[in-house]
Amino acid sequence: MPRAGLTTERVVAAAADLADEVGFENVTVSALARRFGVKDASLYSHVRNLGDLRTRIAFLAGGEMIDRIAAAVAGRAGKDALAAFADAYRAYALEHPGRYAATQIRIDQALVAESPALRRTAEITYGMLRAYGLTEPDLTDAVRLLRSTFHGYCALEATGAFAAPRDVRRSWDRAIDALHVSLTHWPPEEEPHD
Amino acid sequence: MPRAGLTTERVVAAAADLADEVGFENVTVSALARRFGVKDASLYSHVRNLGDLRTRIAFLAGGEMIDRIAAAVAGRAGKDALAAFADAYRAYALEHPGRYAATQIRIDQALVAESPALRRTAEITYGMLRAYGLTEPDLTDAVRLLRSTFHGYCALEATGAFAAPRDVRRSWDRAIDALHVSLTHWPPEEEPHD
DNA sequence: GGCTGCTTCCTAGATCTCCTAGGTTTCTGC
DNA sequence: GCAGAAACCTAGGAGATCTAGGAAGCAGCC
Repeated sequence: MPRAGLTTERVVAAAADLADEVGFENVTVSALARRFGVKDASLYSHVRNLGDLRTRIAFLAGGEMIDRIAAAVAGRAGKDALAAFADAYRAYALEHPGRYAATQIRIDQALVAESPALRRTAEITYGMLRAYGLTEPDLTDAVRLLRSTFHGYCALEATGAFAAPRDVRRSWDRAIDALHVSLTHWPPEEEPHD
Repeated sequence: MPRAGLTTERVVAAAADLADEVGFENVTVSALARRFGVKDASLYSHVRNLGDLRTRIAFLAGGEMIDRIAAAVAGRAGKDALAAFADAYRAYALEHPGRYAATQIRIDQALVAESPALRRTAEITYGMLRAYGLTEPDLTDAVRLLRSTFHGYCALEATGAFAAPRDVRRSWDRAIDALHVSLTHWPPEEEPHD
């Protein structure tokens, strides 16, 4: 019998495709084995367990995503860069819902710290904000605001939470406009009252 | 042997508590039955299946959440109302992570339409924005922006995605400030270019 | 070619999950 | 005190994760 030629990389890539097709939470070792025409026990030579498989999908997706964002942002600054970042972010989330969902799982902080992709993501995000002239801690606050809005919008859109008869793409553009306004008129921090 | 006294309501309430303790995705019919000291098959008299149980948790949580938000917003307007809404939203999400996660599942649109809690949520959200003087379609765009930011922030915070050494509560307050700025300087819609 | 050894893949099985079908037992209302 | 309606049970199928240990394909080396 010829072998399927499994490797960790190929298994994870197939798992990511599977996630996009059936949803991240429906990625199962058995289904993945079926896809390769192999018994499920065979996959445990390449992946420690289901949790390991999931985090590997997450890192794969995180790398792919930041590559696309970086390419979109390159050579732009200010609102131009913001819009390019945002559009690349949302495009990836819509094209690869399963992969995108993987990027939202809780991951061991030690693994995160030594991930080149996540470091690169932070660099590019902070770099994109440079034109707005913010300094710490405003910079971190602004990054958190952007991440929240981007992720929240994509998550809600993906679950069909935007039911109103208004084009979802238009609302997205307006959200970017609004964020740009916030960043250019970044409010000074008030002393915490009472 | 005395009976456990199960009803659909009690089952769902216990499931919601379980979700807050072990995470929404770890809510299982078996674990719930164990909690009641009952065989898992017994629960299927009160709940159709796991999916039904999950959506019931979602509606329970959605109702609780909007009640707390409504109480917080009552009698306030403008930025005051915005901050009260946001803080009540985040407080609920942090206190009840399992319940909150339930509110984010995909739910049949027909069920959503006839849900009083969700209708109330829409009313209160749109009402809170009244002071900003927006009209459609800007109003819907603004609501989508707020929902996205609130949900995204809580989701990212819950998964430990905010690792930087900056107080998470402070960043939240700044995000609200920034949203207020956006709403008061809501940008006019540009004609879609090219 | 043939041998050695690593890697790949398998069989077998324990344990957990969801869910159905149909039977008993407890409680409630008359 | 006795129907009838719940509540709860046993039994069992299907499918999931994961382990332990065995067999079979594919290198490189003589």
